[in-house]
Amino acid sequence: MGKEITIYDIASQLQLSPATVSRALNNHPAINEKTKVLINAKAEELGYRSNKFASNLRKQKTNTIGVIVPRLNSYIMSTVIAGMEKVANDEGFNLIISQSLESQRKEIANTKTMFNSRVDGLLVSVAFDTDSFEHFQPFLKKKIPLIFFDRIFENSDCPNIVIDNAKGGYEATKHLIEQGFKNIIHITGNLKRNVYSDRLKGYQQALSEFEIPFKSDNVWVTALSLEAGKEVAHRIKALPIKPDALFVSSDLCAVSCIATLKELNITVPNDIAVVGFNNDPVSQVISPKLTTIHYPAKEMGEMAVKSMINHLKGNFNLDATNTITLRSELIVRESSLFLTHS
Amino acid sequence: MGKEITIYDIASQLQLSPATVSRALNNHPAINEKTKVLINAKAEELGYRSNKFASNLRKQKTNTIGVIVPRLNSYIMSTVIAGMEKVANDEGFNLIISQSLESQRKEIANTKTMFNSRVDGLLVSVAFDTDSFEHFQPFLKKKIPLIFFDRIFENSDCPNIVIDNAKGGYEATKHLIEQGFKNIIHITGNLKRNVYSDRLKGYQQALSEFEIPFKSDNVWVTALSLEAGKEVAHRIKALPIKPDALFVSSDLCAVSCIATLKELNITVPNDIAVVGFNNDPVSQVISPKLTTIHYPAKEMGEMAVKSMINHLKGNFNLDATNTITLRSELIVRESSLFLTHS
DNA sequence: TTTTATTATGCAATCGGTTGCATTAATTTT
DNA sequence: AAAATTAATGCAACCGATTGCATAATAAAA
Repeated sequence: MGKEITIYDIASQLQLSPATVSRALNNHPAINEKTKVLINAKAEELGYRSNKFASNLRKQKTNTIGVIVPRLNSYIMSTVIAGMEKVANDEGFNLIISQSLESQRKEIANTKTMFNSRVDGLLVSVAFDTDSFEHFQPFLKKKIPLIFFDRIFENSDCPNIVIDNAKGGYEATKHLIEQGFKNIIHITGNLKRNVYSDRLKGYQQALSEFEIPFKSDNVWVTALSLEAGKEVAHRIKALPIKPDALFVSSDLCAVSCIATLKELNITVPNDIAVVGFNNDPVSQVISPKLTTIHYPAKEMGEMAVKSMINHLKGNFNLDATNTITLRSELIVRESSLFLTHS
Repeated sequence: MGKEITIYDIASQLQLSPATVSRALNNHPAINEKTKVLINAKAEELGYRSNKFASNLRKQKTNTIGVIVPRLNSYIMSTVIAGMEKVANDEGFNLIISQSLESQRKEIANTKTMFNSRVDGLLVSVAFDTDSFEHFQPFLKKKIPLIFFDRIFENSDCPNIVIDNAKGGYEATKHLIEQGFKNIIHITGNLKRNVYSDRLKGYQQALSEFEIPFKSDNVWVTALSLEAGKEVAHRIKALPIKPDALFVSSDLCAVSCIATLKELNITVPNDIAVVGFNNDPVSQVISPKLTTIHYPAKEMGEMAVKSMINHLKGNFNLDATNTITLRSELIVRESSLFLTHS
């Protein structure tokens, strides 16, 4: 037991050289078909498995893609990762996944680890407070491809994979306005991040289109967490003039806010309408069901890894592509409908 | 540029042998302290990074732990993975993560990939329909440590990391009974899996303790999905004699069921009380807030990787340990409270 | 039949650390 | 001062696959 089979074992048993065996196993065109069949059969028979370390050492490739995300345990990110895993697995690539926990410090540490692990490429969704590009420079210097997804680093010259956040923000807001709501508060996250600043732009555009004046007091920057949702509700309760609608950049936060509003005797959508973002499963199981923007998380993960692998294999050059935008769409449910009070 | 620094570069610059450099960088006791300092300084100066492939090739170790889970994008699993990632990262181990998507076929494919990737150890939570242990045998044969967590493989002789599911089921049920409910339906998943069969045992034990007869018709096996929750609600609506309480083995399913019941004019907890399982964030944001069993997912992930690494480092022998049980606890919220009808 | 392609295979160096077994230098013991 | 320890470093083989450059064998062209 235990003894690992190598190409040398196969070679000596078949009276061939290890070079031929190696080429045969890699389907090299210079090897005779019959020889290939012979070698593959013997490899199968002996239970041969290629030693990736020897191979990687020689080829100076790791077949590994690094992934850095703010956190793994959010609906969106775990779904993105699920999509990534699927494609990577099918293509024979490994993923090294790490989380920045929304801190630039941790993100920097993660990039170092990735760099030392010699990933062939790196996929990143940046943390809330990342404002330096410094820690990504080593990758560019070494020509290690770097793709940002979801939370991208603007003006970085790196390819990006995103949804059209401005469009999402615009549609959510427009929908609320069309339902008759005018005093719409936008609950969002750190505006350093494109996902939030772009949605804000969409929000502003919709307001402007309907000639509703934009008030900066109506944009509340929060952590978009469960707790943030509660706080928002209490803050609304305390307002002398209440908004008639909320556009919240995260379903979980929106839902938590709705629940707390209910406790405070403010009902949705009667008193305040709400639109979320992401189409988290939670949006379907609360009452009222939450109107939201569908986020193609799985597709984004698949696309990110596919693009990276294609680039690594030289199928197409990423440098030409700057941004890939995936389709997202408004899903209207109950939480944003104008109800005539009977 | 791009030229990678090796121990040979360091060695020649310092007029030392590569062997000494290697030992110094690994803090080998036979190397003089001053020499170590010198070598480390030079390594730092040149931007040296160790080549893991050369090292792994020689050491016949991969520093990689494989993880197979049913799916990545569930609250529990993404949280388990988050915990695993944290510990692995801190300890300098890599994780290769793959999902079986609840299918034994895919799980078998995953184990093969893991085997060929030569993971040093494997952590598994098995799929719904896995009933063969066959695909894990190669690991045992090669003495590659194998640990099951959450959904374990009973009678496998492998170490397991679990919560006390029977206790969870018992406490959930007992709580309902103590609230005055007697006709309690248990919504669960595939009973092949310990997590569900053990919770059922707990349910039965509580009933028996309070001398409530157990009816097998009151155990409904479902996929525990959002859709399953809806179906359960409709099925309950159609029942001539309705249950007064539900114990559902997943919060998301419970919540979806509650939402659908509401649509069908059955209110929780007034008409039917509900207890879930997992303490998914969703349980706090719905109305009524869901009583549930807290599942220490992050701790489970941390524990699994810690145990694996300790074993690999020889710190302690896993074979001695059979099962590690983590603490879980009942969290009482509104959905299970008996309300006097005013 | 000789020369030239073409095809198939082998040789041997290489990737970069690691480690058993010397060897040398420094220190202690007798 | 000679012998025996101890400490510090070096030599060289090794891990297993890959690949540029022969070389041999066969087929095609002259």
